Amino acid sequence: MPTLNEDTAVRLAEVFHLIGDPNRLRIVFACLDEPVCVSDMAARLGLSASLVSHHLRLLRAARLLGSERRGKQVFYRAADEHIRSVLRDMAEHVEEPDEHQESG
Amino acid sequence: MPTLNEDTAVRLAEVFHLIGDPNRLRIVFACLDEPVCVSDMAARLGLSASLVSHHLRLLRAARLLGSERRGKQVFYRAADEHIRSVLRDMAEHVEEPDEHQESG
DNA sequence: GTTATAATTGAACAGGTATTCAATTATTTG
DNA sequence: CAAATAATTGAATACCTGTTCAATTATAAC
Repeated sequence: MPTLNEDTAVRLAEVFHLIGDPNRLRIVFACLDEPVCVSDMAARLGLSASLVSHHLRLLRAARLLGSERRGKQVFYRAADEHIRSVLRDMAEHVEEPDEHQESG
Repeated sequence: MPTLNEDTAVRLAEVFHLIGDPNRLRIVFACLDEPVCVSDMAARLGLSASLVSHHLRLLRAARLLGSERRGKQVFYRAADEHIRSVLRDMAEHVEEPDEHQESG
């Protein structure tokens, strides 16, 4: 696994960059288990619909989220299982105390 | 898993933000399985030692990497198994074709 | 001590980006 | 049709950040 060609690195980094913003990360979390419409998301997270929409556009473009219109509303949800897995693992990393380290 | 309190989101996002840069991602990959010193990393990745060092400082501060000095050189390596797991999962996501999606 | 190699640090700059606000499009309802 | 709600879009802005270059520190060799 050690070597990573340059444009794979770029594509991978794009995905991490997207969930590297607190609001976008919360958006992904919000629709991880069930589809949620934009206005509900905005209300839940305390963000404007405009801001949420801007972020959703990026997340959808990267295929992290999928969308479906139902009447006036558009529902978004996390696209696949990898996202869930990644978030779970990284959450553990953040919560864990220091280990495996010679120095900080 | 759906709800995510605000400062957990911030801390999680910080980690993703770090590996959301192509060069930093390649740096983490480079020392994923074995400790690597700064100059070797720089040579492998075609980056200046200064740039690599700047990035290493951030990665170390976030406890993503650990460091150990051996004589003139300083060796870095990935801090724990979560990182490996996350990178593996996301690599699969990037390589996979569309699925689970009503629309792009 | 001096010289050489490795790594870190700080300042400065260029490009990117998250957010806001106003305007616009889409869809439903009367 | 008009009115109302949901969502998107574009422009403007303020902030952040990746990179470079020069200077500095740390360790080893002579």
